[in-house]
Amino acid sequence: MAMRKQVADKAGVSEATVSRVFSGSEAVKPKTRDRVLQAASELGYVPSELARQFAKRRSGNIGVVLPYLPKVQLFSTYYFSEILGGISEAAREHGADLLLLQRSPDERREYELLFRQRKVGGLIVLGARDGEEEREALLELERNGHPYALVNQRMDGLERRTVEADHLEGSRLATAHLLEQGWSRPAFIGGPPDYSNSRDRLLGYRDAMSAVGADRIEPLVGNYSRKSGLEMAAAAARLIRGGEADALAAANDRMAIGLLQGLRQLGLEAGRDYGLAGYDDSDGARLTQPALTSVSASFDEMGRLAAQLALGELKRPPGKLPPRLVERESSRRRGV
Amino acid sequence: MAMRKQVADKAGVSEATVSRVFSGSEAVKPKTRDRVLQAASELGYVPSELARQFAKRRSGNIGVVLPYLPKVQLFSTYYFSEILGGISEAAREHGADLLLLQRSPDERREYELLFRQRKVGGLIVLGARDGEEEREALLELERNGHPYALVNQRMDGLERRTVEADHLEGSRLATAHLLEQGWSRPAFIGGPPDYSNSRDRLLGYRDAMSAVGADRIEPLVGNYSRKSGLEMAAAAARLIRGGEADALAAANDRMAIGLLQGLRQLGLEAGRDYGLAGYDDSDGARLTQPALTSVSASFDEMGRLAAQLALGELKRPPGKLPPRLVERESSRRRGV
DNA sequence: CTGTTAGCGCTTTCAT
DNA sequence: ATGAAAGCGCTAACAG
Repeated sequence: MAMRKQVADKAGVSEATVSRVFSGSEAVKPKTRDRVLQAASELGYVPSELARQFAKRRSGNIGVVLPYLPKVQLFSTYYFSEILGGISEAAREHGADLLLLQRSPDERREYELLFRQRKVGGLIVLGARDGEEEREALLELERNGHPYALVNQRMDGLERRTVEADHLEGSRLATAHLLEQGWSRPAFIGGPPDYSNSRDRLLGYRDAMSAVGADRIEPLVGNYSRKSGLEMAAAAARLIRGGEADALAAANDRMAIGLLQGLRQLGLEAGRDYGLAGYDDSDGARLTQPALTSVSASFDEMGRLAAQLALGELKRPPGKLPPRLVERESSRRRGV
Repeated sequence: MAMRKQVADKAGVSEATVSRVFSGSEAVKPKTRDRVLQAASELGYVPSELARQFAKRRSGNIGVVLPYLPKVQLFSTYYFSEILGGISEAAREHGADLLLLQRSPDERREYELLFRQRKVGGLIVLGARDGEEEREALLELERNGHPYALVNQRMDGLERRTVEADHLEGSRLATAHLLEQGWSRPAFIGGPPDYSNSRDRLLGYRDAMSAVGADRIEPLVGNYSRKSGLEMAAAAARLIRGGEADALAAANDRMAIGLLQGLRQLGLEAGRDYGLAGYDDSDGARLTQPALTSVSASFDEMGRLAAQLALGELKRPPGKLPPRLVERESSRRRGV
């Protein structure tokens, strides 16, 4: 299997030259180059990526850490596949491969280990939370100068590593839209505050309310699952029936959909009895009846940027990506 | 960075012994073992996975090939993430890592190359089609004795490598269910016949129809996207209004949802004017109004099995996995 | 532009 | 049970 030797002989060159031809790094005379390529193709020789990585002491892989996703789906699969798509494209352009690291429930976050094992040359952490353990693991990467990226999660001191959309602005857009549609008292349905994301979205809601001098309503808090949306429906119905709120700005689509379904069972229809807006513009937003108004952030673009950070190709992310409102029926005022 | 040497010195053993301790292959006296482990942990030594793989001439990775997914989504992200979840679990149990290989639109299918490059030690192909190029690429794996697995796609001569659910039975279940609910003339909405899957589902429909001596209606054919469902709505409406059909058994949820939405615009409601069943029991089935009756196959279990095949741990897949009918409102006859 | 020569950090005989 | 030594298939100086 010392195939490279054979190729070298056949082309009448040394093994080093064969190597040069394939790595493309150094200059080789076109003529010898062709001879080598010819010989290689005849013999069916392909360099071992493994040996190459070993010799260079670096794996060309970029690791993607996915959070543990139990049956109760907090995130939509849509969200991750969009991001993954973007990562995948950028990685391909740089000849990097993706190592998928699905987190198990117990498992410690030993991100640095992945680098020491030479399994990855860069890391992207999806669905990180703002906790002590996570921060510790990330700080260790920082200390060792390992390239990594966080998506949609800011952490103190690690801002340079975060790729995100301007979720404050996105949430503001959604709330402002509800107000423009003539719903005068939108309430906010938020997510767990250990995602910076959740906090931003709440702030956006407040901004929009302040801008028109509207009273803020105490937000309901769910966990981003559809189930939690269903569970909050009763409380939301009370707000609506009691006249305290006439619209709901949810921090993600899944909760919005749960609310839409739960409120329907209680006799309240989105677009007729209250205005509803979600966030993420997931697949599901197009499937409900009425279709869900939502906010779209370019997840694939975020994936691309994260990959560039993890490849060390980008020093720090550009500003926050601008979200866009996607208007559908759930927020429009239908005749009664 | 010749860290292993330091560990060896500190523990008073040779480098070979350090290696033995970490690879766990050969027997080492417990006492020396402990000394080595102690020294290693003090020095923060971790063996390079890259060097190990190189020395063994095999990467422990299992590659997962994902089809190119353009904007128009033919498959649901749900489908792939369920399968990936199963693969990921099984891989973890065997200490293998997942290399994600997203296919680009143009790219040739050079599966065998991945093995020669030593990038993967096993391969799982998702979303394969029954075409000449695909078959050729797979046959080459077969010839070279490389372990791989196909998910939900049978191909002549490669049956041993296919993990799938019994989609004929699943489709039969769905159609039979519609008949039991009192819809006497269900029509079938199929997918492209270059998926064995599509052909099986059509057969299942026919079986169920034959079993009750019902006349088969000429099936409509879409491409598994919601859009194609929307586009077929007009034709479906004609069938229903013309009295030729009173129910629809769709080959997947996305088309079913498109039909449900398209038919609604034409004034026809699922569960009232016609019965509707989808297939896959995707996330979306729970989001529509009425909720979609569907057929659930254990995608994560299929992922597990595929991983075992790709790891060479399973010689051939067990029989086809049994699907299960999930009854919701779209197929139930509501009072008019 | 090309050949020579060391490694890269492990695993794996083969001895002892 | 452990040590010594020879690779694994490349890259990377260093010459020429």
